[in-house]
Amino acid sequence: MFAEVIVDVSTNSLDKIFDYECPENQTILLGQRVLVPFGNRTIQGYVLNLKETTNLNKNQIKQILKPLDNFAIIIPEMLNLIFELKNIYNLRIIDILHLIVPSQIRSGKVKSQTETFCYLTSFGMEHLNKIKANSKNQISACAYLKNVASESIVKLKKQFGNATINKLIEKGFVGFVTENKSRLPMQEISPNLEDDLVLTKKQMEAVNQILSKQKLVNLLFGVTGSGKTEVYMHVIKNALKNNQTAIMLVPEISLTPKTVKQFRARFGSTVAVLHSGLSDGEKYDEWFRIFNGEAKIVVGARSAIFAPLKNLGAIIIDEEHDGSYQSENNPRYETNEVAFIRAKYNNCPLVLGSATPTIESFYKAQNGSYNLITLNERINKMPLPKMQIVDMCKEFRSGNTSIFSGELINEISKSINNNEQTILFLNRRGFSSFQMCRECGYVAKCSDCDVSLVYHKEDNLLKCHYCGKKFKPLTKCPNCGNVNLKLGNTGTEKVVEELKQIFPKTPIFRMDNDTTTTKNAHAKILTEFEKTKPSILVGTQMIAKGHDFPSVTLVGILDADLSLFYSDYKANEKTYQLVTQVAGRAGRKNLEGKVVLQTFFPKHYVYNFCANYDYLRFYNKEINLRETASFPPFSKIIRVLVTSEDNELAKNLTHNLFLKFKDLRINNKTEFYFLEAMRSPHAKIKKKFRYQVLMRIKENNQNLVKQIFEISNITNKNVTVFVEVNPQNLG
DNA sequence: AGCACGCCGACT
DNA sequence: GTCGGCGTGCTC
Repeated sequence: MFAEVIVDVSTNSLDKIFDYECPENQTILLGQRVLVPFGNRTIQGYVLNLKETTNLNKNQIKQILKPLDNFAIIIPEMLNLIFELKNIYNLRIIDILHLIVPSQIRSGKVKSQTETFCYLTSFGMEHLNKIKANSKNQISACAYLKNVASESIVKLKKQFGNATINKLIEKGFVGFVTENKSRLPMQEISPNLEDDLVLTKKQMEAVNQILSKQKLVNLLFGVTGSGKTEVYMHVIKNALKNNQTAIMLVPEISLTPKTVKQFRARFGSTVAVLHSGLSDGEKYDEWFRIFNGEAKIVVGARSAIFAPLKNLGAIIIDEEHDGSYQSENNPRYETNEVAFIRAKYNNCPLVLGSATPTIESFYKAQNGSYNLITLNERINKMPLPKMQIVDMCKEFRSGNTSIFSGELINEISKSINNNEQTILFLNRRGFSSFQMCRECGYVAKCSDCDVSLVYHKEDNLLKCHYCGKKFKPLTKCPNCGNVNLKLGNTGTEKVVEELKQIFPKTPIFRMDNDTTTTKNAHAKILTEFEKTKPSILVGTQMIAKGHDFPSVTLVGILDADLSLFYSDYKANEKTYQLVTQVAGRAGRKNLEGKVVLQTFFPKHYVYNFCANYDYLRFYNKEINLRETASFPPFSKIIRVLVTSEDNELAKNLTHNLFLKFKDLRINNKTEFYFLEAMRSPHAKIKKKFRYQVLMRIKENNQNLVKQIFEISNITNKNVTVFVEVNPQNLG
C-alpha cells in the first residue's frame, strides 16, 4: 500500500504530492496525520490518497514512520474542499490544510486538561462506621462525599489533606475517575434556556423558503431590526432536528459573545465558539468538541467556516457584505466561496444575511442563482433613523473650519440635555493622519514602506500602519529644513480632544485599534459607555458593526467621504454599507434616532440613496456602472503581484509576465476586458518593491484562470509572485 | 523551508 | 593545508 502525502512545509516548491510506502504492521488512514522521513529530516505530513501502486522505483521510496493520531484528522469533506480551493485560488495545499487543522491541533504542544473526580465506593458506603473515631478528617471527607456524590480530587485534598484522601483511596473507600476537562470559552454565558419566539408571517415564509432548498444559497435581505437572527435560529433548529449540524458566522470576534448568548439560550451547551481570539487550550478543546460531534452548532468569525463539523445542515453568514469575510493575507479566500463548497457537498442551505448586500450577491439574487428573501419591516415597527446630510463646504465657506458642523454640535447638545448618548464615527486612527511640511509639502514616510506615517499623540510617535515601525516625529523638514510643520487630517484622538473643549462636562469614550489592543478592552469600553449617560463614544469601523446601544439617539458621521475616493471599484458600495451600518446604531429601542452625515459632496448619489435607505435604487445605479465598465460581477479581477528587495528584478519579471499574458490574450481575445502592468500603489512595503499585473477577465472561465496560475508559477528565491483572485484591495 | 554539497578566499 | 562563506539543488 502506498500513500500520497503532503509534507508540512509551507513553500511553493514543496506544494506537491510525495509517495510513501505504508508500514506493514500498521494501517494508514486516508486523511491521517503521519510522521515521514524527508531528506535527512523527519517531518509531519498528511495522507491525501491511498493507492496500491506507485510509479516510483523501490529505491526512490521511503516508508511512513508512524501515524500521529489514531484517527484521520481530515474528514472526507475537507479533502474535497482542499482541491476545490486549490483550483479557485491557487493556494498551497499545506496552507489550506493549516486552515482546516489549526496550529493548536497540529503542534502537539497543547494537551487536553484532565480532572480527577472522587466518589464514595459501595465498599466505603458499607463500611463507613469502621473508620476509626480519631480519623476525623477521613470521617468528614466520607460524609462530604456521601452528600455530594462526586468532587474534584484537588478540592478534596485541599479541604481534608493529601494524606486523608490518599489513605481513603488506598483502603478502597474512595474511588476516582479521570475525565477530560474542556476549556470552554465564554463559560460564563450559561445556557439559560428560552423558548422560541413566535415568527411573523414574513419570517415564517423566509424559514420555509430556506428549508425548501429550491436554491441552495439564500440571500436574506432585511433592514436592521427585521428579525434576521430569529430566522437563522429556526433554520438551525431544523438542522438539529434532522440530526445535522450548523455554522453561524458573524463578522467580528467582538460580536461572538452576543451571538453565543442568544444561541446558548436557545440551544444550550451544544453551541461551540471558534475564532482566532481563543486561547490555545480553548481552541484545542472546542475544536475536538466539534470534531467529536459533542458540539453541533459553531458560532464564530471567518475562520469558523472551516469548523470540523460533520453532516452540516445549515450555514449562515450574517452581515455577508462585511469586508472581514475576505481574508487579506496568506491563504486568501472568500468565506462565502468556502461556504458554498461546503453547502454543495452537504446539500444544505447557505443563508447570506444583510441589509446592504454586496453588489455581487444581490446580482446573483436578481439573476436567479440565489434565492432572494426580503424582510423589509422592522419587528418593533420603529422607523429607521432620520438622516440629515450636512454640506461641509458650506460650513467651511461660512467660516467654520472645525471638524464639527454647527448642526452636529447642536444635535450633540440636545442629546446631552436629554440625558442620551451620541456616537461619532470617523474612519481613521491616530491623532492626525500625517506630518507635513508647510513649505515644500514634504510628507513623512516609512523608510521600509512607501506609505505616509501616522502621528500618534499618546506616545508622541510616527507609526507605519503597514509594518508597525515607529519613528520620532520630525522637528524640521528633512527636505528643505523648514521648522514649520503641520499635522494633516483629523483622527479619532484629535476628535476626542476637540470634543472635550466643547463639552467639558460630558464623558467621552474612544474606541479604535489603539484603545482595544488588550484582551477585553472592547467589552470594557462598551460596558462603561453603556452605563454612562449622557456620554459620547468616538470610534472607527469597529463601532459600526452589530453592537446594540439602546440609549444612543444620535449618530454623527464626521467624514463620510473618506471611503468614497479610494481608487477602488467598490468605493461606492463600501461607503453605502458603512453609512447605513453606522446609522443603524441610532435609536434601536424605543427612542427615535437621528443621523448627521457630514460630507463635502452632499449631492453625491450614494448619500442620497443612503439617506432614504433605498438600497434597490442604489443597486440599480451601481450595477449599471459595473456592467458598463465590466467590473465584478461581470468580470473576475486577477492581480499578479511581484515583490522583491531588488527593484530591477521585480520590474523585469513583471514585464516578462506581462508579455506572456499578452500572448495569452491573443488566443483569448474575447475573454479579456483589461490587462495592464504597473507599479503597485504601495510601491514598497517592508523593504520590498512591488509591481503588479492587473487583469479583468470573463467570469467563469476557470480554464483561463488556470493558465494564468501556470504562467505565474515562478520559483525564484529573490522574487515572489503572488496571484490573487478578486483581491480585496489593490494596495 | 532546511540541509548537504561544492567551490572559493582567508588564516589558526 | 583547513575552516567557513553562501550559491545551488533536492527532498517520495
